Amino acid sequence: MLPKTYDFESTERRIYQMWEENGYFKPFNDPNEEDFDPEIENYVISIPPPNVTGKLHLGHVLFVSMEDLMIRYHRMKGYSTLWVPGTDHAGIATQLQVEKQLQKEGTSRREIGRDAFLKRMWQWKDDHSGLIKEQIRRLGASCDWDRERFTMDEGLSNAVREAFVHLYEKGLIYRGPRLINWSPALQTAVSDLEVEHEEEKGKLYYFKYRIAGSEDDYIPVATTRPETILGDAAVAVHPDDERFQKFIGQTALVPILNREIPVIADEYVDLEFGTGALKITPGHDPNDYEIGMRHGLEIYSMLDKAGKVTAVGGPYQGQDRFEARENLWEDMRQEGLVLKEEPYVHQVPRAQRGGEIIEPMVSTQWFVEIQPLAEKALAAVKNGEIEIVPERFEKVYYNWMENIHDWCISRQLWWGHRIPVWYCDECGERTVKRQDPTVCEHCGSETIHQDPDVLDTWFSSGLWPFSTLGWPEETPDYKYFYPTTMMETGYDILFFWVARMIMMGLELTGKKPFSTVYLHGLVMDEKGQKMSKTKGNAIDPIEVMDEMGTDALRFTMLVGSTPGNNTNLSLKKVEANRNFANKVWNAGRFVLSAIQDTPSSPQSPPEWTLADSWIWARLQDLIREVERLFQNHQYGVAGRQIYDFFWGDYADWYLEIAKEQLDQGEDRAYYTIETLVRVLDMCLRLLHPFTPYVTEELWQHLKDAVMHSPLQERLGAWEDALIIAPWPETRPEEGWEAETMEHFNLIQEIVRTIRNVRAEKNVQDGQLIPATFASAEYSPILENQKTVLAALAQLDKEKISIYTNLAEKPEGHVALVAGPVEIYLPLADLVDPEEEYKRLLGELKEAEGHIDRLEELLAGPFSEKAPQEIVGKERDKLEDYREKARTIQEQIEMLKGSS
RNA sequence: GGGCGGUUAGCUCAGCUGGUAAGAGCGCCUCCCUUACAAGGAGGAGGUCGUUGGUUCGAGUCCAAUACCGCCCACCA
Repeated sequence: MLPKTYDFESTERRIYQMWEENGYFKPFNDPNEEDFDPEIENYVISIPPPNVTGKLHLGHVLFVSMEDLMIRYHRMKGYSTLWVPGTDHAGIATQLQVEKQLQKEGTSRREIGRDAFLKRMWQWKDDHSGLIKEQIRRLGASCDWDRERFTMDEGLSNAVREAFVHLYEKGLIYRGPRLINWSPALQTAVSDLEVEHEEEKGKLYYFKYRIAGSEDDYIPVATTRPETILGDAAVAVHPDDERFQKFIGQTALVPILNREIPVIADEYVDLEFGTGALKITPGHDPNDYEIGMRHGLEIYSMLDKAGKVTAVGGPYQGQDRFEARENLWEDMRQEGLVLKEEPYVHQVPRAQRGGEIIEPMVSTQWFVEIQPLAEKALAAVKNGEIEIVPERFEKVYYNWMENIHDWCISRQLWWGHRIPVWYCDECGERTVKRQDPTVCEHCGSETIHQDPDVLDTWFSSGLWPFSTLGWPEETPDYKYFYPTTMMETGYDILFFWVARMIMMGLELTGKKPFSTVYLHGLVMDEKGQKMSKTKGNAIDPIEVMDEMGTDALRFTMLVGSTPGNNTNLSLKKVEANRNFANKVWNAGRFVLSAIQDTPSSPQSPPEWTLADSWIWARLQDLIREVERLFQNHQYGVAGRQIYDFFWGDYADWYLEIAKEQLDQGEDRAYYTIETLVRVLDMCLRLLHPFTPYVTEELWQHLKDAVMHSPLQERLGAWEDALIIAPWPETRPEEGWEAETMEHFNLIQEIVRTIRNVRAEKNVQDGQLIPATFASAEYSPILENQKTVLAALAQLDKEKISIYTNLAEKPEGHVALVAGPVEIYLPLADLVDPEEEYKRLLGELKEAEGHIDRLEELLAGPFSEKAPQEIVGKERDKLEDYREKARTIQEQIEMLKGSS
């Protein structure tokens, strides 16, 4: 006998191992095998590679669960599915970990040197990379581990090399001095995307820009970063500004330094803002850089890579940027150049990693000329070749692509793909090769040295969907599985990653890298706040799984998420879903025990009861719904519907009725068990992509039981495992279904009505009571469902009377109406007639309210304009209420008469 | 400055293609440890679906304004 509570601890590891050992995670149609059939449709996802030394967080849980759901669904649908797992070297993030370690040891990467440092990096990677993979397995991820990749393994490094050289040869990669984002702490350039703009409180500093050759003339200027005055190359005013027009063309003097700079006119200057005049620092501000370019201004680099003032800053040389700000401002105050300071809120650029203030500065770096790539990438989405779900992100994507800037790809780090460019010490020319060169290809000199920088991590991630399949080699995997099908990832990396994959894929492979982009939201805490360790609201998924099982966590994430929207996770929800897993388990236990007692093969053909037909019809309806929702990527809604069906229909109603049917003769029992099994089987299949463990475990037991019972004859042979069992097929609704639903709904309504009054009147639970029913139309059904009614409403089966017409209402009874059916329960001794009268009056009032409303509705334009189907429905409803009201009237009359 | 999302029961959220007096989980109240499940069962209370207009026979669902919360993008010193 199975344990009373689902024991996920003893199940999960065993089941995962079983799946993996049997090769179920591998595509069944493998291009590397003999029996490969290129015609079979495939379904491919490349995993968004987590940081190789990372630790599982809820973001991982969400995407792994989601992708596993997609993969399992398609595997069951018969696609040759491949989910490629892997990890990312995550340049800066990982390097910082090791640097931190070195710091603890009292040394640094520069001290130990590049080779030794890289050794340490690989060591670190080897020590830590197992964890995240193990945790992903624990989530039940059915990815093909034999095809696992790492962004810095040999194959992928080749792909990076090929990509770089290809783009370089095409002239789309160039090197040169540009204004870039520099992180003084990280000591590297970062791309625009890696800079976050935070609104912060600062000051707006007003001061005088003195005009050369004059005692009193000055232009008032405001700045948020006074230290950059040291790098000023001009003062700009608007050409139409009457206040300053006379100064245009004159010379201004940089405070303290007294360097002479021109006063220029530029349309960019906003007359209204600040003082209406602008200091121009081309070396340290993106706008000023542009203006400087337009006017051919000198670029003064007044900060070095450590963020200290250079020789340009004269007396301030060597001072830290913030120190220099204070000192310079103080000196200017002494000189009488200061006008005022105002508190000011402005955007401060900070490094995504580390949070340090980024300095824009001019530096020689490698760039990708992005325009030509972006055009193709834009078109691919616009023409529908690539679909983004939810659709609204397409607009976001367009906006970004249309305003894109060249991509700075060189990083002054050591952990990453080294830029494949060699400089000749003799002739100074560059050699760019797919294979490491030994000599300069221009002069043949052997004294060449490789560029010390590495590539942005996202450069290699951008190749992920094809590099993992073997590109640039034309491997069987690449030929069959590329382009991939689905790119499932968070909307937060739409630009970082998705956009780059599309650009790189189209350029390098000539094909789109995937057909659909599905973007999920971020995982927040239950209040919608970002989770963080410092806030103390972070939930550790491992702990949750330890406590409540993987299925519970998965189901919570999947069902709680709507495409593109954030998911707020609370432990309460996980708990509720753990209960659901347990519900499934226990329903399964019930069915299993029923199977044990299956009578031998039936003598007669099946005679399905109303409940049998109803649950089957509901199931078919559910399957259609789920299919439709899956096609629309509405996975969460689908999960909820399965949940509702399983708990609300199958467990709460059908199972209870089945208990009765099991006692109604051998054939009836047999067919009941068959229905129990068939529906459970279908539910387990539908649920499997959401909660793989409990469903597989239960299904194995179910299969085992069925195969050893007389049911086998009618249920046939099943697959070896649920993971590869076929997905339930939809079939069109059949004629009998609507009526079955209607009849069963009536039974449900009667049962609820009786239960309600029992609870209200405090009838002892378990006490069977007599009942009288009357209905012209439905009496045959009531007769037929006597047992069901008796069991569910706790009626005395021997004392149920059913009439088509009751001329005399029974006296001393509680009178009820459920739909068109009158119900009389002999509870008079429990009932105060006065109270009863009030209750009936209340019900009458309600019914009359409906009648009024519906009459009004049907009298209006509704009946002409609305579809006949809808109108008919409302008409029927009106009839029902009228009949109900009539019945209640009679009941009231009777009550009056008897008292 | 542009764009996007949210605003539905005490709390956290569903509500997909507009269909007729709004759903779930948790919490709350009453009863029940009945032989699948107390991580359960039965019943119940609780919402003018942010506000204002509009389209429509019909709107939580579509449109327009507006308020608040949040996010993204952007070169206003």
